[in-house]
Amino acid sequence: MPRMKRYYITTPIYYVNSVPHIGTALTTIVADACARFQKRRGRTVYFLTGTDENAPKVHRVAQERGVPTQQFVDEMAEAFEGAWRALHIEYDVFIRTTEARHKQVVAEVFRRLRDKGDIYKGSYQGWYCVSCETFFASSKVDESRACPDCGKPLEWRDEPCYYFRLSAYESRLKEHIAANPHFIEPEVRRNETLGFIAEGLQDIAVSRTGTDWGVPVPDDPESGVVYVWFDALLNYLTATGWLERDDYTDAWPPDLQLMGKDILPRFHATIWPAMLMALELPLPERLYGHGWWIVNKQKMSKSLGNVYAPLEVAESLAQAAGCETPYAVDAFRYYMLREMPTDSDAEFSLEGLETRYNGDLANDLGNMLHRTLSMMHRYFGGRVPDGARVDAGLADLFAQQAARVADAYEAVDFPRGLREAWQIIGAVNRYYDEQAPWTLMKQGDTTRAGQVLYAGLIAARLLSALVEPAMPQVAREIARQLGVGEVPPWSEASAMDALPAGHALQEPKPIFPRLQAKPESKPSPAPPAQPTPQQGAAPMQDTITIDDFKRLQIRIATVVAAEPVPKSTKLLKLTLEVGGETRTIVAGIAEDYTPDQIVGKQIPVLVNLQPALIRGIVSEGMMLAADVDGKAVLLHPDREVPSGSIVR
RNA sequence: GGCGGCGUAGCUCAGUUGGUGAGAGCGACCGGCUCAUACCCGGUAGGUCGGCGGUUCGAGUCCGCCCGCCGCUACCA
Repeated sequence: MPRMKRYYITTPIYYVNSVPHIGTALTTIVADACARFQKRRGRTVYFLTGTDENAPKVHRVAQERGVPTQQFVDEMAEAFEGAWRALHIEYDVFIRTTEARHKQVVAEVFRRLRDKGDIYKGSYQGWYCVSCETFFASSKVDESRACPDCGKPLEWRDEPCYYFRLSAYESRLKEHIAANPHFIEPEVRRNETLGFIAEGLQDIAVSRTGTDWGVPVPDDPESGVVYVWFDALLNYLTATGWLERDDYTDAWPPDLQLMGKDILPRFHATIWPAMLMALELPLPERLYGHGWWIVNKQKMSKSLGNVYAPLEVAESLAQAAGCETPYAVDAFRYYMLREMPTDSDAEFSLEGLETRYNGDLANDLGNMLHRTLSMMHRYFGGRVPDGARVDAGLADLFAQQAARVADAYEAVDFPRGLREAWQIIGAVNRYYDEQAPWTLMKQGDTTRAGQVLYAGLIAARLLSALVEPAMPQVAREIARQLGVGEVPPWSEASAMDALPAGHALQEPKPIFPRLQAKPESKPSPAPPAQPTPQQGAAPMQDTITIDDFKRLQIRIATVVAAEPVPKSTKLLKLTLEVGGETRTIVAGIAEDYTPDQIVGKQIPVLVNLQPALIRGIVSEGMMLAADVDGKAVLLHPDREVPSGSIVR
């Protein structure tokens, strides 16, 4: 008898270079909510998350900190697991790419594809950036030999190298994406992927030399280790027990793979399915890439100091509101899901969290439960009265909303799903207002009052199930206060007669104490939830000798003219005066400075750089500027100096 | 520059295959209720649905152009 297919859901495995932040927390919380939703609906779920530990970068960071790499990754993996547990993430497997079974999978896949010719040995001649772990086609590199991405010097590599025949799968990928509209979601990402593939797929190098941290190329250790993305993507396969057991298909293929939008088009929607096609394995059902959090209109970045740690945010909310930590954590989860960025990016803010907390959780959900239970205790001694049933109109509404919530959750649209769930709360509040059970009691119509309040109880019970994917601990607390042992499964949640006469309710207790208005503390002493400062932005590189430095000729130049370079968006053509000589250089600062802003300024320029042709212009040197998250910030002498002054 | 997308009330956004007078939440103001965590309910807010033109009996909803913003991509020496 074939076992039932488990609903297999994954997050990416996270780089262990940094601890969890609201970005990785978003992916993981969304995955957890999807997993819990499927479980509530009665499916057997297999939920995978984990850590990516084989990257050379990880090895380097560990070395810089003077910690054995294995110890470093052990500690970081533990930090991730701890954070996820604290955020009520209920994963089934936590995979680490340093596990032996994963390395076996990587080696086996590599062998199989090599045997069938989808991985072939060629040679790599070209430029390689050690920092970015990326190869560059010679067409992208000019005489300066600097990395197109990070600007650091490239290394020339001429060595044997294995390639994956990605190009062979171009048309099949297109066909699959075209035939399966839900394969890549949301649609923006699908279009992006199609655009990416349409530009033509090149075979990709899947081995790397220069490091011994990672999975060695099987049977050919001279060729180094397997490319970290090739390695990392296979974690999804490893976790099913492929190679270890025949019935791994009870999990494979993944039903839903979640990730941030940055790693969807190129990796998960192109390389990954191509690898699976090569292995002749079924493809994932659905790939979903969510947007990013924006903080203060800017991307999160360590150097901007706007990186939030989820647990610190939740803990500070707990303290500010007097809310128990598990419920504050759930409130954080609620906020993540309610405001979840889908197509585009969305703003994350503590103010937004507080507004949601007070409005949706304290005033709506919490208060609705509390007022219902209070009246039940006051009027009925905390027991469900005889003969109570929900009015037909309301019962229909409850069932209809429950169905809408399910639709939205199924579509990974939690903002919509939660909005639909909250319709129930609004309906109950309006119903109370119209029916006024407190007046009915004064009039002696106990039966009718009981009827009205019963609807509130049923609504609260239903809501415990509807919010469970987002707020599991809160859901349990609602169920506890209602005196029902556990949160009802989805199929029973809409039962309108679930609470029999005589059923005993617990004492009401506010789950979300209202957050009091801040005591006009504008100059607030550094909010406790403010992110822990992380270590310096870019790690310092290897040392060089003073003689190395002396090879650079840097001089102060005066900008005498500046104009945009036609058909480019980032380039300015600068005319410089350097010690009586006039030079032209091209600088990639057009997004940060207008020509007006730079003319007349004095800037340091590397003058003995080999000239390069850029957009038809000969650039005779390189402007030096600070790089702040990709934005250029000009450097100027402390006071005006003679043009051509030497910098050393 | 190429491709994709967006631009709807102060703010955040919903708006299905084009069709009675354009919506929700938050904030603000006014009123009501009092069971409840000063909660909840109702009302008000006069938004050229980015601009111009077109298709149509009729367009926020389709087409073209323009402006602004975002993403991917190219260019960043």
